[in-house]
Formats: sequence, structure tokens, C-alpha cells
Amino acid sequence: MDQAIDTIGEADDRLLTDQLFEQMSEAIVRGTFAAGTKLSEPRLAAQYGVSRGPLREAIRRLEERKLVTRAPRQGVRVVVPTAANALELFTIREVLEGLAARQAAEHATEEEVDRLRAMLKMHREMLSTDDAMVYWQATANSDFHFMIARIGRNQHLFDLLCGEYYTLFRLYRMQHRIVPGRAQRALTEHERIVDAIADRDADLAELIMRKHIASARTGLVSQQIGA
Amino acid sequence: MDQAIDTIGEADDRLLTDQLFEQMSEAIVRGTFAAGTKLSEPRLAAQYGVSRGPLREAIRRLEERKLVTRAPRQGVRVVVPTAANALELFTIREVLEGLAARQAAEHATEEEVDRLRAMLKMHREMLSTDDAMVYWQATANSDFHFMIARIGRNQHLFDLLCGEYYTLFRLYRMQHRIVPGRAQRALTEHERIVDAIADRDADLAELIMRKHIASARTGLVSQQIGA
DNA sequence: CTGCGCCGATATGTCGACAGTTTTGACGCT
DNA sequence: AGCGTCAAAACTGTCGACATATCGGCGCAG
Repeated sequence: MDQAIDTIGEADDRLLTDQLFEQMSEAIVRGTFAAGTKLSEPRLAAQYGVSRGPLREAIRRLEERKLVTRAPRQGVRVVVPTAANALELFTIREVLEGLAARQAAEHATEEEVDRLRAMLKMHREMLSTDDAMVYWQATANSDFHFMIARIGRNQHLFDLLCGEYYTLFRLYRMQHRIVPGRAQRALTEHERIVDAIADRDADLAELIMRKHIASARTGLVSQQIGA
Repeated sequence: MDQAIDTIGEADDRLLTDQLFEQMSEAIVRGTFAAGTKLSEPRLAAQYGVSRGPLREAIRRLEERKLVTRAPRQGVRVVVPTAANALELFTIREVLEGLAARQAAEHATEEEVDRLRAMLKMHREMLSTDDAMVYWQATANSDFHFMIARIGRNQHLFDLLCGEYYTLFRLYRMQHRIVPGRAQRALTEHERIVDAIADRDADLAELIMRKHIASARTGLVSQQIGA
């Protein structure tokens, strides 16, 4: 089974480390690198066609992002998701997203509220199509939280939610087969959040967002293997 | 001016990267590496007496921890603290510490409450000595938040507060000359938090902790240079 | 005197190689 | 047949070196 590992393209002026990090992150989330698999530096270097230097730096970033765990002098293994970890992670995400919603309510311009509304309207239309679920899980849900974080105007928070923790969140969400009707409920909650933001009600926006994430967490953890 | 950079000891079986990361983190917090200074890889490698490989990995971690900023193909510079960044950072810390307090209230054992109380009693005694402020800023305050995070039993949260963000928080706090009487007030707030934890009142513990951090943030940001 | 372009020096990004340690696999013993 | 032992293979941690891009200084033109 020659696995589907894209080799690193040649016409890309980005740093090798960055390309490797993205490829490997994606491979971990999609399961190409199965949970618990050991990542051997020489083998990966050969497969990607690069030397071990940039590869090590990419792995170091995977480690920093908690996508792999390192045992000194024994290499790194792909993290194995557990229900306990999922609970911890989404409990943290709950307060962070809550803060994002609060700050969005404090800083959103009229135009940004309009764009949020337009986006939700589009999402509602999408939800009546056939492949609603896949679209929802793939992009729609992320886009909403993405935009909320951006409107909050807290660069550090944005980096945390949409950068440093984003892949890890995706990894845990991936384990989760979406329950029917969840997307509809989530969209309704999104609309309530935007209402609170439009009203400049920071407390309410934070509260609803936290309940929204808590609801997602409950559904996720209860389903997680081994829970 | 041959600056005071400790060279890397020889009898230390820890990884070179880890030692370098700690030394450089400390150098940044203490100001040995002044804000805005460019960190040249060959020069640092020579000064520490190591090759560029481990050094690069350490710098990559500094970058991940937001202690340096990287401009591709131009190297890294020590981050320059701004009031805006301090505000962003301590706003995040506010909700994270709040969560830690909440989870501490949910999970603390009787013995852990006793140890919290014992610690605060010691802190109060320390506060009547001469070098109260330096002791407070150096260890006492950190110890308290450290213990709260530990009692919360959320490993990811603990790592965030006491690991990944710890040095960055210290860096910003370092810019801050402590205001007289602040330590007293902070200690009183700590005691209130422990009371809430002892009562198993998670909501109250979170609330007080958030106000506690918000109060520290206000004092810090208003003093920050350029605010 | 000032602005532009060239050139050398330096640094980053990348690579290949070596030493010590861990893991693997076979072999022999119980 | 199962287990402990031991050697070979593989891997991690570290180092030194090369190519290319960037930065600073110099000369020259305007």
C-alpha cells in the first residue's frame, strides 16, 4: 500500500518547513498518518524528497501544536485522540470562543454585522441541499467561527482559534459522525449569536457562544470512542 | 560589552534544544536580549558553543511561543511589547484563568483546599517582610495560579497557562513596576477565590478570578509604555 | 550634495554525514 | 514452545558545509 503522500512541489517559494508542516498536519487530520503511528524522520525525508533539517523543524511544530507526542530519543508518534482529551480541549475552546463572541459584540461595525447576516442566510440555503452535512462540517461552521474571531480584533485570540489550535480541533471533530439535525440547531444558535452581536450585548453573545460550544462538546464527547 | 550569556553546560543529558530554549527564554524575559534585537544564528551558535541545528529548533519554539517574530529570509527579532498586545494577551488570560478557577472548584479535594489555605497563610506572612514585593512578583503570585491550574485537572489548560504562555506573561509583567498595595489586594482576592473553591461554587470562583485578572490587566496596560 | 546602482560580507535555508542510543531480529538456552 | 541474550540495523541528536538571498558601504551619475 503505497500511501497517498504528496511529494513536495518544486515551484513553491514558501519555506520547506511550512510546506511540510501543512502536508503532515493534513495527513494527520485525514488519517493518512494513523493515530499512534511512529513518524520516522529518515523515511519521511525520503518520501517527501527533502533532508532531515526542515523536516525536524516541521515535526517540532507538530509537537508544539499537540498533533504528535515526543518521547526523547524515541521519536514522535501521532497523537491518539481520547475522550478525556476531547473534553479538555473543547472546554478550553468554550471560553476562548466565548471571549471571541464577546469581543465581536464590542467591536463589530454595522457592515460586519451585515456580512455575518449574509453569511448565515447563505448557510441556511445551503442546508436545504443534499450534501448539506458535508458542506457544513467542511467549511460553513468553520467560516462562521473564523469570522467571529476576526471581528473580535484580538490578534492573539484569532491566532489561537484559527491557527494554533485549529488543526487539533479539526482532528477531534473528525472522529465525530455528525448527528442528524445538529447542523440545523447549530445554525439557529449561530443566528442567536449574531443577534446578540447586532444588539452589542457582549454578555449575551459570550453566554450563547459558550452554550453553543458546550452543546457541540457534549455531542462530541459522548460519541467519542471509549467514552 | 561581553554580555552575560551562560554557555551551555556539558554535563546535562537534556536535549540541547531544550537547554537553548530555556536560556534564550530567560534572556528575553530578563532583558539580556533587548526588545527588537535581531537574533543572529551564527553568532548565537558561537556564543553558546553549539551548532546551528539545535539552535534553529529552539528559535522555532521561541517563535511558536510568540517570544520572537520572524520575517522570512531576514531572521528573527525579539518581540517588542506593546500596550495593545498586553491588553490582548491578558484578556485571553482572563478567561483561561477563570476556567482554571471554575474547574478547580469542581475538582478540588479537601486536602487541596487545605494546601491552598496553607499557601495563602504563608503568603500573608511573607507580605510583612521587607522584600515582600520582589518575593511576590517572583514566586508567590505565580505559585498560586500554578496550583489553581493544577487542581483544575485539565492538562491542556495547565500546559497553556503554566507552559506555553507562561514566559510570555512574565515578559509583559516584567515591564510593569508593581504599584504599592497591589500585592495586598491581590492576596485578598486570592483568598476570596479559595473561599469560593472551598464552597464548591464554580461560577463564583470563575467570576472572582476573572475580575482578579482584569484588575491586574488594567493596572498593567495603563502603565505600559506608549499607552 | 544627493540619489541610484553595484559589490562584498553576512545570514538564512538546505543538505549530507557521523556518534551514540534504542529497537529489532535471530540465536541459543531452559 | 517460551524466554533471555546478543549482535546488527535503524534512528535520533548533533555537527559542519554549501547555495542563495539580503543588508551595508562604496562609487558614480545627476
